[in-house]
Amino acid sequence: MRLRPINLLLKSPKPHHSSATLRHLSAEPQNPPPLSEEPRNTTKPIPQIVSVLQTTNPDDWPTNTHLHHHLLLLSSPPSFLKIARQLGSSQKSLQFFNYLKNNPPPPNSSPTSPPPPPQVISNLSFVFQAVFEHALREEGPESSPSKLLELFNFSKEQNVPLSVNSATLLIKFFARAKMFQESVAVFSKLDPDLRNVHVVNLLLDSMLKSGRIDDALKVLDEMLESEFNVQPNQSTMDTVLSAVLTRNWSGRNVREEEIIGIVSRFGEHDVFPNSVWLTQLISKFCRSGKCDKAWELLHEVMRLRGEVKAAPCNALLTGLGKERDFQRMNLLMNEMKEKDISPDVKTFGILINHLCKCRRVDEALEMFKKLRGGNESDAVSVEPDVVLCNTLIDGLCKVGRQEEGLELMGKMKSEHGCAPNTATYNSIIDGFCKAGEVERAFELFDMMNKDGVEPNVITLNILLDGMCRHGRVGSSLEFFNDMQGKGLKGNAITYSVLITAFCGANNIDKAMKLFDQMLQSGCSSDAVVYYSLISGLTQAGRLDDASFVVSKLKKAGFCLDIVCYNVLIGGYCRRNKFEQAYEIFKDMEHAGLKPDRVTYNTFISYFCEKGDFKTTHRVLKKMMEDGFLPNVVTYGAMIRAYCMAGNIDEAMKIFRDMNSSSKVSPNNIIYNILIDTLCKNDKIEVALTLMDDMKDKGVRPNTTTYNAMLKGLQARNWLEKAFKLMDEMTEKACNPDYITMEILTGWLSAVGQTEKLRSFVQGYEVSFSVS
DNA sequence: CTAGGGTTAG
Repeated sequence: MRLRPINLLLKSPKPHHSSATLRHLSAEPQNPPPLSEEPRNTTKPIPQIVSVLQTTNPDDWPTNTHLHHHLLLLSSPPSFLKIARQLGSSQKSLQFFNYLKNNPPPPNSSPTSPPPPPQVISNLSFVFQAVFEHALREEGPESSPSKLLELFNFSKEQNVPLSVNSATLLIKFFARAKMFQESVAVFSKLDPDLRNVHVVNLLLDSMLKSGRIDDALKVLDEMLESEFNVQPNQSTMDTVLSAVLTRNWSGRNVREEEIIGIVSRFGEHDVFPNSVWLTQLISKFCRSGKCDKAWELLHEVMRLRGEVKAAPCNALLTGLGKERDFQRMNLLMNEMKEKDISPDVKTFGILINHLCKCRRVDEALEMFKKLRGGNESDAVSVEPDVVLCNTLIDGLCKVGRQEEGLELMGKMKSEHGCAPNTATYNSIIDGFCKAGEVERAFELFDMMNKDGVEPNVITLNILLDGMCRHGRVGSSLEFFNDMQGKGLKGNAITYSVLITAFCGANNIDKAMKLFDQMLQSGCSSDAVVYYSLISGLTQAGRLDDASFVVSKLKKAGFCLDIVCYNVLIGGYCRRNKFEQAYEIFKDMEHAGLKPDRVTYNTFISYFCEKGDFKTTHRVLKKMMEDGFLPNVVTYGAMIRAYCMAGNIDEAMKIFRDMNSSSKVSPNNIIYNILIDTLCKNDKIEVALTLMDDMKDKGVRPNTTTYNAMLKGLQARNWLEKAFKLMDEMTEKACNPDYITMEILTGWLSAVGQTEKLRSFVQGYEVSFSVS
């Protein structure tokens, strides 16, 4: 439910007093001056009055001339506040309030005339403020807010305007009690001329916390209008930004454009988000894929000359790095230089990380060297830290330069003053694992244990993955058990590695057992573990089991992603179960996922395989309507289908089409199927032309290409051409397989060319022994 | 800063 829009700052309902009265009231100080500044001649009566009020019966006050006399000596509302405060309780101060209300002391200078003169109303406001203060203290911030609410209502009935401090106190109190409507009501009751930035900030906070973003933005809007006299301050900005950033209430999202607008308008009041807020905003924008907006925000702050430090720039650089926007990264770095924003170690970390992720490791190394000065003019003095070193080491390992990574790790302590940590070792261990050097990886594992660097679950997962990918699936489980014995628990990734490995090793039952073990161990699972098992089961053709796991996945609250749907659709298609494939497809659309190019290609391949060209073209049309142009896979499936159907002309037509109209370059799979079919249809010359065309286009013929071609040449007994191709194979290090050998042994021995065959095989002896 | 699944033509 939304309250009516309120023009809170400019106009407010003034139900109890004529506006003239209130205007008059505004002469009262917004904050009462400290009590020590009380005019000297009034200090004397205060203790007297307090003493009388404390020791006599309130019923007797109206007739107490002594009291009356002293009250006449008071000159300012704050004196009344001071007295009421000293009365010590809300009850007593409320009695004082009633007394004053019913027995207003005559004003010091002006002639008496009803209605009550402003001075009197002001006195009452201040006395009531003390009532609120006492009540708040008596009630405590934790207990039920009913008493303050009653008092607030009473003050309204009594037509006592709120002092600014009363309003502050009440708004804060109600907001803390989550009574946001009451907070707003208090604000509405406060005379607009009394409203200061502090009160408005409290109101904003209340509105934002109750999810009334639009009302809050409206208030903010009015505040940012220059004609209004309450100017926003740093605290206003903090209030708004903290609400925008920690969106944990029911309010709507605030769009990036709105935030930029707000920041920009604050900037015109010379108020800027501090470095932390700005950094968080930029990170948030970048994370939601709005790097453009992050860029705009930072530059808006720069344009308005707000102070920008390295941290927000770093956040933007990170985002730009993820988008691979190298150009703007450079641009920002130059701007930082221009604006004298000195980059820190994180800035360089981001840049080096980005270079590494783009596999431009040498440039990363270059930048790393410049860090510690040297003699170069563009050197910077930033000390690399562990993270920076790790980034670089990981970059080296990822491109297979783990030996250099190891070297750098050795220098870390001596040259850079930072000791390798678990992440350092993990990167290098992973480097060796990926290179198949699992032994070396374990040597490093021993080394880290000796160095007192604790392995973690990532170390475990890296080693398990390394073992599994290099023929040690069985012992990987032993290692896992070992580590569990040492207190290292596996996580979802551990199980996903193992499940994939066991599925790949055709040990589906073990994979299923591991999955159950994971669920029982209470380790937090994620969708990927399910995907791994589903994919493994589908690959093994166990689609019933796969769909059972799908149901478990859904029960666990996860969703299938498009890839997983494609896996299942492909699985059913491959097993000729179109009905079920289509079921899955409908389920996918029901879940709100759109088919992608792979989904379409899967169906196209299915109908191609059936030789159903009519349906194939229907799906193709639908695919293009959905905005997906056919790609090399689409063409491949169709070319193959026409080849299989014996329609080589149509296959060649599609092949020419993809070159000319679609600009999709064929790959060796497409060339191979065409060459093979042409040869089988006795069109050796065309096949040879196609093979030349292939080489011209830079597509490498592989063993399958040569096999197809050699078979065709064999049919024509074109020995010379065959010898040429054999030499080419050797030259290009294209290994013959058993099919090559079958063709050649049959053909060449029959025509007495065993010598040529012998020398051909000799050229591969080395590589044969390796494989 | 470090770890996992994955689709469609052969």
